[in-house]
Amino acid sequence: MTPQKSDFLRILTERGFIHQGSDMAGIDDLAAKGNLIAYVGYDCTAPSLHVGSLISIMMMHWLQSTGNKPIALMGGGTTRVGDPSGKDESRAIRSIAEIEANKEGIKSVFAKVLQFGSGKSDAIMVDNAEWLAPLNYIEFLRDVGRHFSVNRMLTMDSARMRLEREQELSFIEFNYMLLQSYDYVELNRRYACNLQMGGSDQWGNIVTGIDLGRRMGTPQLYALTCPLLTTASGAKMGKTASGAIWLNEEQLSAYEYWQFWRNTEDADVGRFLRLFTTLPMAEIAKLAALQGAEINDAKKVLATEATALVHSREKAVAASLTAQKTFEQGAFAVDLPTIEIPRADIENELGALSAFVTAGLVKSNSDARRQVQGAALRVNDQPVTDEKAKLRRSDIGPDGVIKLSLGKKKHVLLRPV
RNA sequence: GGACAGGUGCCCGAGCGGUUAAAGGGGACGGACUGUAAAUCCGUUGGCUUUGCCUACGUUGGUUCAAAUCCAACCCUGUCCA
Repeated sequence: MTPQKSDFLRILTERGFIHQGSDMAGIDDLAAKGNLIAYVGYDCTAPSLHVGSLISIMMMHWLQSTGNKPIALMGGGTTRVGDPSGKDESRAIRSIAEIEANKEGIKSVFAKVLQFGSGKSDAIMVDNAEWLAPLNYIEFLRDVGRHFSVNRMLTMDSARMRLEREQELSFIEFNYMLLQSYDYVELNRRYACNLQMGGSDQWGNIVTGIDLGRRMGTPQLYALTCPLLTTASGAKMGKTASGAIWLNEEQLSAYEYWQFWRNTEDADVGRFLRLFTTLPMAEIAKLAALQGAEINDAKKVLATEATALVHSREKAVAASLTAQKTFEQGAFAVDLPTIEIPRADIENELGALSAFVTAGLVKSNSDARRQVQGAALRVNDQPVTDEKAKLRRSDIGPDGVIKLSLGKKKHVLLRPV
């Protein structure tokens, strides 16, 4: 690739954000002048985004910090339809009330990473329900639908995959592409948006939007995609049995979020530092060069920086101190995730098994029983060996809490109130 | 609308009247080893008031001492035909 004139593309390239772009030279020109107005769309399928979305949020962050304008598009309208891209199964259709509630939850994370306002490079947030919900079917078919070739849509990955695997693709999902394409055109008309960014699975939808734009008379539009994140060992990022790695604190505490990054595989440390922190490249290079046990220092920096970005610097530092006390000194940290329980439960000798369920460390009493067999449960660092064990007042430590642990890494404090 | 094939646990997939909470694999969780890493090995992987009970193989009924397995209707998916 030719050297980029713009800080935007230079930073994205050296940090590993770029998977594919429609016309790099064109994007570079606009970016160099600070004339990029780029949007990323987010589904409102859950009350919070998870780390899978973070990479595109970071793209918007860099876009803004290099003088261009980001648009965070809430899929309040498109979520009512469901994107088949990269999914081998139909999504459940969600109720409109649920989508609206999710939208409110998702909004909060953007305010932490982007600067909103009315200035030239201030971020804005819009909801595509604004123009999609009032659409008239006949008008939409005549104005927009006529520009689409079903023949070509069937060759797009999202549709082809379903067809090849003999899985059904409903008409409503098939239409998702039309709506996303129309979003792009509408955002161009309303906000002069000229770039759409997203994961590499969005490529088909994005270029279809560019194509629609040309047919409907917009100026040249551009596409830029980032790689879909997997860990070095190939697992999808941010999905574990205990749940996705959510960005909102209501869904996942800052401490647990910090822990997620702290447990990064060695091979991923450099890549993640580049993608998920704003540290200077020189410093990242130094950290990524650490070998053996020393790489743990790099992981701590990664965890703290990444947590500071979506939570806050204070919470990130607090999480790192908690972790230090808990893991390195084996000491008791009062700021581990804490669950309050009625004091009466302890007076009545709460069963240890159900206490672990209440704490959210295991999903059922049966699960707790199995973990006891596996010697995984501990109360105040003492292994639970008896399934019938009870929590008593004497288990409450000097800090007024009982520490419950699952395995070596997961700890929760119970605070009787 | 017709013919055929199919719908099994988080996912893939075997079973095709009883010994099946359901082989095998993947994923996940726990243990050992380490560096709160990876790889490897071991264990676990429906629920409960747990030596027992309850719920589960698309849905609802039926046959049988006994059904994921047989029958009927319905729902859904795929392929071909109209």
